[in-house]
Order: sequence, then structure tokens, then C-alpha cells
Amino acid sequence: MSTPSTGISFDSDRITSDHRHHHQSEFMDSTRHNRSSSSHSPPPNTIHFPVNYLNPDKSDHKRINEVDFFKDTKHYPSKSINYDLNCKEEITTPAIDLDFNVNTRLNLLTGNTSSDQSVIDDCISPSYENKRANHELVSVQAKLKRMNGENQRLREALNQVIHNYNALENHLAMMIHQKQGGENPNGEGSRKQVMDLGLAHPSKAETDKNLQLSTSEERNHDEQSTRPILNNQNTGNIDQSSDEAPIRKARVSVRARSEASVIADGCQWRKYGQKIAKGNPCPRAYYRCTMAVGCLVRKQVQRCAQDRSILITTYEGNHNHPLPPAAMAMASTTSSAAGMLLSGSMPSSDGYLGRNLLPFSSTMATISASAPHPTITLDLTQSQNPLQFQRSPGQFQEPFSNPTHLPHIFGQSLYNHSKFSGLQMSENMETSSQPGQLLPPAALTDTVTALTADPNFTAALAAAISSIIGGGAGGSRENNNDENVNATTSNNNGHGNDKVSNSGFQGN
DNA sequence: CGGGTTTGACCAGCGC
DNA sequence: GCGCTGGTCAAACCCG
Repeated sequence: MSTPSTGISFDSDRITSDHRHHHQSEFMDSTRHNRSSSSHSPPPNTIHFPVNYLNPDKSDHKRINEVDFFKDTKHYPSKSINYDLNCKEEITTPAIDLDFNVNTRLNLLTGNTSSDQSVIDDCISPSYENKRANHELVSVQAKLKRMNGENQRLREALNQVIHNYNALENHLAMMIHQKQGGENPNGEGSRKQVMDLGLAHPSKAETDKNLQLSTSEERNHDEQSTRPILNNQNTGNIDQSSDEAPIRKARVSVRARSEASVIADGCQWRKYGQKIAKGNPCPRAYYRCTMAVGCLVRKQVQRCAQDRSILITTYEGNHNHPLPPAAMAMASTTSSAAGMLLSGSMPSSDGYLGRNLLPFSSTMATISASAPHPTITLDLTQSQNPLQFQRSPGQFQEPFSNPTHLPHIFGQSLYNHSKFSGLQMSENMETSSQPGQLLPPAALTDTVTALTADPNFTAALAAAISSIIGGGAGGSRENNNDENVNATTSNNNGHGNDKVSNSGFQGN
């Protein structure tokens, strides 16, 4: 990754905002960091090193700067030594990060290609070799420390996720227990519910089974507790559970403006049917995943009757096979949403999600408990939503131009709009006349808040939407003829039969 | 010729 | 029980 060109661009201190630099390895981030610091007076732990070794036009200046470099390093020998001694246990600190800048530069230096090396060899000396070797050693050690720090941070994040998961699980069990307490004092009801939840939201035993079936090599065998999360993203536990218990399948519906007939979600689909659904002249197409034999994931694609520029894609089930990154985004979204939805709607009564509690008009996600499938709808068509979607004909724009912002944007937005400010219960949601079947508002809030605050869900949602936007906008192979979707219904007499209109609704 | 699409037929769930 | 509706099947068809 460290190429001479990058070293040149850096040392020249004229780095443009070349897109490559944003995707360089970690030391490129360090170089940017250092460059920013070098524009001002260097911080105490920063070794300012504005050298252009590789610029033959400034050979004189180069040598001077080389001397300055070693002079500077001699000013900080103890720092490097201390750093080496502590690198095994310490967590990365900002000061240490600044040290990485030094290493980055050295790494660039030692990583020269032959052409670059020829420039440096002209002035090479035994002492220079030794010093270079020393600094290379420091570079490697710094990298090791950085990796250790990264590992430490990942472990902390992992522990936090585990903690949140356990807390959510316990809280859900408590909610179920409280709900069932009046009906069944001995608690058998709540126990059953927890067991049912385990079917929909995988238990460890089932997760282990899924892990054995999975071919993904990214499983972290050291972190047993993370399995439910990992599993929930990539396996077909929901479908499996549906075979074992009469649990309604959760669905995730995505509403997005798209001229294409389908959204590009990274998966391979085969159309197996088309139907005119009641109340919508646009035909509904049925697809199933063909990326693996036996994958039970299906999706339905249909134009919105009110606004035919809106494409409604409804996913059901989880994939039972590894997915490409592009498909993983959507799969994670649907799986996370479905899993959370099922977790929140597990009680057998239909009114668990309660009545329409909030009159907010800004809808980003809609939860519907209407039979037969609980559905969460992710509405990406709202221009007034917190994300301020902008739309040019046929595609979304600015908020998604930088995919790296998506997790933060969505996570923050969803979190800020938790407590239902961004979630609105579907108006077609069934309300229960039995008070005992209503979820207490606090519990309901917890359920949806957990959904919106779930970093796994929000991140996956962000990635999925990014995938949708990129795929939808770039899906040149999709049929962009909207009229093909707006099918004519030659036999649409309002009394539905099995006749499917001979529409031009083309699949992919 | 293989894979995907189309489309009429079939089935199951639900309400009346 | 019957009709309506959603969902699926599978043979015919299309296409590269």
C-alpha cells in the first residue's frame, strides 16, 4: 500500500484530496494526521519531518532534511525506547498515535521501490544503514503496537456489544415475565416466551449449529458471546425456526424511489411468480434467492400504487450462505430488523406492539404487526426526514455520496429519533381491546429504541441503503422503463382470480 | 442448451 | 362451504 507516489505526495506537503488517500492503509491516515499537525507548530510528541527524499529536483534540500531528521530522532531517543517497552500492554494514546507518524514516514522510506532507492543510495552510508534499520525496527514495533491497540479497541467494542445484547435479552425476559405474570403466576408463560424467542432469535445451541453449517471464515471462535449477532446476520435461523414453531416470519420492507424494476441488493434472484395484488394495479413480482441451493430468502417487488416512482421491496427470511459484501449490507439490515422485530413481537398475542402511540409525521421506519407477518418498513422516500434525502431524477444524492458517513448519519439519526420520534406505528396495526395484551408504552419504547439504537442494525441499515442507492443509481442493467412496471390489468375486474396480467413487468 | 421469465393453475388461509 | 386473496408451482417460452 505504501507506494512511492504516496510518499512523494505526502512529503511534498501538497497532497490533494485524491480519493486514493482516503482508502489507503492506516499509515496513510497517520500521514494525513501528521501533515495536519505539521502545518502548525508541532505538538510536543510530534516529530516534524517535512522531507522530500524522493524529489530529485531538490536533492540538496533533501540531504539537509535527512540530517534534520536524524537530528530530530536523536532528540527523542528515550521516547522510542519507552514506547518499545510499553507496547505490549498499553492502549494507544494520542501521543502514541503521533509516534506512528514517525513510523509512517520511515515505512515510506523503507518501502521505496528500486527507482526511489536509487535516489537514496546515492547518499547512503553504514551509519545511515544502521539508523535506517533501527527506525525500521521502530516502525515495525509501532505497527505492532497499533495493531495491539486496535485489537484492544475491538475487544472493548465487542464486550460492549455483548453487554448490550445480554442486557436487552434480560430486559426482554423481564418484560415478558411482567406481561405474563398476571396470566400465569408460576412464570411458565414467560419461560415459554423466552424459549420461543430463542427460536426466532437464535439460541447459542442453534447458533452453534448454524456456525457449523456456515462456511464463513470470519467467525471469531474466541468470542463465543458474539455468536448470536454474527449468526443473525448470515444464517437462516428464522427460516429454520419457522419449521419448528408456528412463529410468524418477520418481513422487512424497503421503500425507495427508483426507476429500476428492482433494487440492486447484491443478491441473485430468480423470479418465480407475478401477481396482481388487491388494491394495487401494479403487479407484484416474487423472487427467491438463487445464490445457494436451498436458500429460502424471498422478496417481493411492487410499485407503490399512490406513487409509482416508489419501489417497495419486501424481504423475508435469512440467507443460509455466505454473501458478498454488497449483499451482506442488505442481508444484515433485513436480518437485524427482522430479528429485532421478532424479538419485540414474540409474545403470542397480536397486540404486543400496541396501538398507534405517536402522531409523528416523519416516518423513517414503520412497524406493522398486522397479520400474517410482522413487517418493518424502512421508508427511504421521505424528503423531510432527519437525513434530508435529496433526490434527483432517479437517484438519491448527497447524503450518500460519502458512504463512510452513513453509519454515523443513520446511527445518530435513528438514535436521536428513538423514543419513537422517528418511528411511527403503522396505522393499520391491529389494536387490542384487551388491556392485558397491550405492551406497556415503556416496554414498547424499549423495544423500538433497542431497534433504533442497535448499532448492528443501524450500521447495516446504512450500508444497505448505501448499497441500494449505489446499486439503484448505477443499475444500468435494470429495466428503467417505468411503464413496464405500471402494468395493464386486462382482467382486473376487482374480483381477484389467478389470472395474472400479461404485463411487461420485467424481472432482472 | 441451460438458465431465467412468463403465466395459467393450484393450494392454503381467512372471512362471511 | 364458498369465494376471495396471497403465494407458489411448473410447463411453456424466451434469450444469450
